Amino acid sequence: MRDDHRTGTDPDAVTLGRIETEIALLMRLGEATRRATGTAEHRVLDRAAYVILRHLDKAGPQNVSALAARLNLDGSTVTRQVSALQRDGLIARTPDPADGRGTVISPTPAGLQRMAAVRAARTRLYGEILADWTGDDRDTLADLLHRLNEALDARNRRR
Amino acid sequence: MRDDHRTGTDPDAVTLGRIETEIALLMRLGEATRRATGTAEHRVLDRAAYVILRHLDKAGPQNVSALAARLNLDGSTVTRQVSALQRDGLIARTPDPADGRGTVISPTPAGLQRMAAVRAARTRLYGEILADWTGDDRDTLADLLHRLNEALDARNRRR
DNA sequence: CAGATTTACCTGTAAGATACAGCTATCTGT
DNA sequence: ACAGATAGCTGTATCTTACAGGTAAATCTG
Repeated sequence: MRDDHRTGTDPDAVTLGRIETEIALLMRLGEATRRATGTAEHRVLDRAAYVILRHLDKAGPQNVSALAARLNLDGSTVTRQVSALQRDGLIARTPDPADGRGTVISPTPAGLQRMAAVRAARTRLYGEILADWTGDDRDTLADLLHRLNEALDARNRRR
Repeated sequence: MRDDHRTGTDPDAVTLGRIETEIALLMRLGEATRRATGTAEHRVLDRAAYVILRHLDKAGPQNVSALAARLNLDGSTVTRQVSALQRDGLIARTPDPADGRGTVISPTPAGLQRMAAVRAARTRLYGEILADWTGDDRDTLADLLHRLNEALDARNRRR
């Protein structure tokens, strides 16, 4: 199963090569899965909208810059995405009382509901996909992914 | 740390919710990382080009349709990506001797070299990011990601 | 084997995500 | 109070991708 013949013989490098392979694959499969799930019947939320609503739900209302920084996106990107979300009634913009330049973005009940529906659908999907995994393996996967994300995030934030 | 207050109390659902969260995050961070690494100095390979070259390297020369099916992409998408790769001298098209409609896509030495360079850079990057992980944890991560991808792929392929 | 169907690939068109550059309004430190 | 930083927006451009429709080749069917 190893396809790392050109990475060298260092076992550490082999493992890192495998991780690289699997993450690249996961990105592709995740995209395909998202496309297959979301777009088909629901036409509910595009990728960015979901992430923004998730973040607003978790971290509370905040302005565009904070969102952009947190999501590693350009401010202009978030501006447009927020505009679309507002058009669809999924978030609300209010002037920031503490800063005349800023606007605070909050999810609307409709937005939270839409987000929760997508989340539930995806969670259900992972339940199907991982149906034959042990609870331990699922826990370990969740833990390791969490640590991986923390490490990636720390690295991105440092640069 | 749990943010699954609205997913219910079933511990299984909690874990699945965490997995969903972490995968969504990883997709975003992975994108950001790719953008930060690849585009900056090298301007080497965009995402699709890398995936196509990886696949050609692993699975051998094949035609556009096979690539599209394997990568879960529309044929027209692969056609264009292959055209760009050909323009840049990274793949070669030859008429399929067994099928007058088809063209076989093969990586060129330049393409393989470019791909290997990106791969090495990413592997190095993961080495930095996971510098303080134990070898065991890295192995486990690689294994679980592999299994996750197999499960996702099986599911995508079934539909 | 002739006509119908399927397949492989390409092109036109369109949409979404994202970045960068440049603009205005506002804020902050000295 | 002014210079510089910051927040957000708009214009423009690129990349990725899909769907619809077209042509040519292969395959099936009676």
